[in-house]
Amino acid sequence: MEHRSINLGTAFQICQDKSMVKKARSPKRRDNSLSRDRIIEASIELLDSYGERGLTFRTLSELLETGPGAIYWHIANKGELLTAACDAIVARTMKALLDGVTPEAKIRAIALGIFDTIAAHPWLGSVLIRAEFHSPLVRIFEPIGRQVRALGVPDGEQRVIVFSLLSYILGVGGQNAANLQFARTRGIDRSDFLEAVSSAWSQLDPDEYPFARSIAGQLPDHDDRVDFLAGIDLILRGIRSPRPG
Amino acid sequence: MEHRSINLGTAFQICQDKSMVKKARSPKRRDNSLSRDRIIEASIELLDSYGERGLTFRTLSELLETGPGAIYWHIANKGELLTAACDAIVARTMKALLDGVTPEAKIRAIALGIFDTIAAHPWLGSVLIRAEFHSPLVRIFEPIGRQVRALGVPDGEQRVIVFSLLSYILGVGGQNAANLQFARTRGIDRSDFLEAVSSAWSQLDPDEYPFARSIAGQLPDHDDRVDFLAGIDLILRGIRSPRPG
DNA sequence: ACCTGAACACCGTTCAAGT
DNA sequence: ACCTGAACACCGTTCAAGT
Repeated sequence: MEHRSINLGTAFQICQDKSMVKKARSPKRRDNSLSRDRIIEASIELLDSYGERGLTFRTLSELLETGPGAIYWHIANKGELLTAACDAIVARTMKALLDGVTPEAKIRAIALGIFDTIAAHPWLGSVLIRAEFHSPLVRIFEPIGRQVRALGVPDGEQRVIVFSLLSYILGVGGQNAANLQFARTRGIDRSDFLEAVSSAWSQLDPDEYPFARSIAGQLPDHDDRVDFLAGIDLILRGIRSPRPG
Repeated sequence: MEHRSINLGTAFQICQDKSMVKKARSPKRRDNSLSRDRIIEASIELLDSYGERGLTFRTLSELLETGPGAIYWHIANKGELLTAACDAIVARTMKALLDGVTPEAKIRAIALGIFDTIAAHPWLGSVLIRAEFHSPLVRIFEPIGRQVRALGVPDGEQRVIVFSLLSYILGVGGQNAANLQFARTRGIDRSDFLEAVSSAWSQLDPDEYPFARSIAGQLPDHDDRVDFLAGIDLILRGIRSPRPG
């Protein structure tokens, strides 16, 4: 019983950080004293430079000129650190979004904003998909939801459509992030990577994998962004088209 | 130059394991001597019982009654071990698929097969999305591709559509896996988890998150599988509907 | 209140040495 | 060829002790 309520208490904190609930900020901000914000900025620096494996409490405390234990005064654990770093970046992305005219164009702009952000910060792709329903996901969910509503989708169908769009975006983003990190770890670039996949797929068993083989040749020259947007348009067409029954 | 070719060589091995290229198996299979297959089965056992964190080379070698070093004779590293475990499960899932009549029904069956597999083995969700273009992904990609072709989609549009379906499936699966593992780690069940998210969302700032708030109440009672299939149907409607221009 | 840094309990991986 | 197990170079996290 007590166990249960403690756990629920923890889950309850989802999205309860200051930036989502709108509270006055404490005004103290001394020189270079440690703070949650400084820790998050330094974490992003490490993640961008060296990937998810590059963020450790030791390198982080070194960069911040302190001890590993000091960080735990401001942040509960590594998971919270990753989510907070992710949230900071997503918040910036959503603020800087290009605005479209129609709801469709706005949905495309939101999707492309996330896509490009993940391309720029590959570590974010895997963190985002593991974020359960924490704040970074809500920051994406909300504006998509508003546009789906603006599209005139009936109330009862909005939830499913918004989650579908979000899932697609996170799925593409997660895979892209994995590919980018794979390539970076091996020290190869995008075209070398795609060339290798293409060549591997074209050598698959012709009886068992005819489709994959037939598509292999298209891999090296395709445009990730164009394909991603084509998928968004596919879903948008599905939204517009009448439901059976 | 040498560096480059070595790296490409590694990437080149994507999908090159025996089961994909169809080679004769070596017939030796002594008592309980260590083998790649035995290692993979034991890994799945640990992953299912204790999650991704439960698979370590120490616990694994203990279960196999050997030393940690012995495993490295059969498997290169932990990443390969995870991919191989994932691949074994996906292969079984694809073999046991319920067959549909129409291409649409077959696509739904494939998608639902993956969805249920991830629900049964949450660790698989995150591994699958990080699998780049390795064999487990091709096992899913291929049958979807055949059905998209059977749907009469023109050659030039098949790739994008198949990747869209795959991305959606992986996106839902990855999020579901994260939610399930989150709940399991806290020792709470699905309904406690959703209740907590719902309550957190309903307390978001009304000016900034009106849509998320409006949806909060629907979370505890929704059916994951139904929603997932509704998303698949959304994409299927998009495929059927005519492209503009 | 906030920071220090040694210490704890782990990891994945390597490798000389065995059979 | 295949296995052993100690050793290496790390991890995240804790906590007594400081200021």
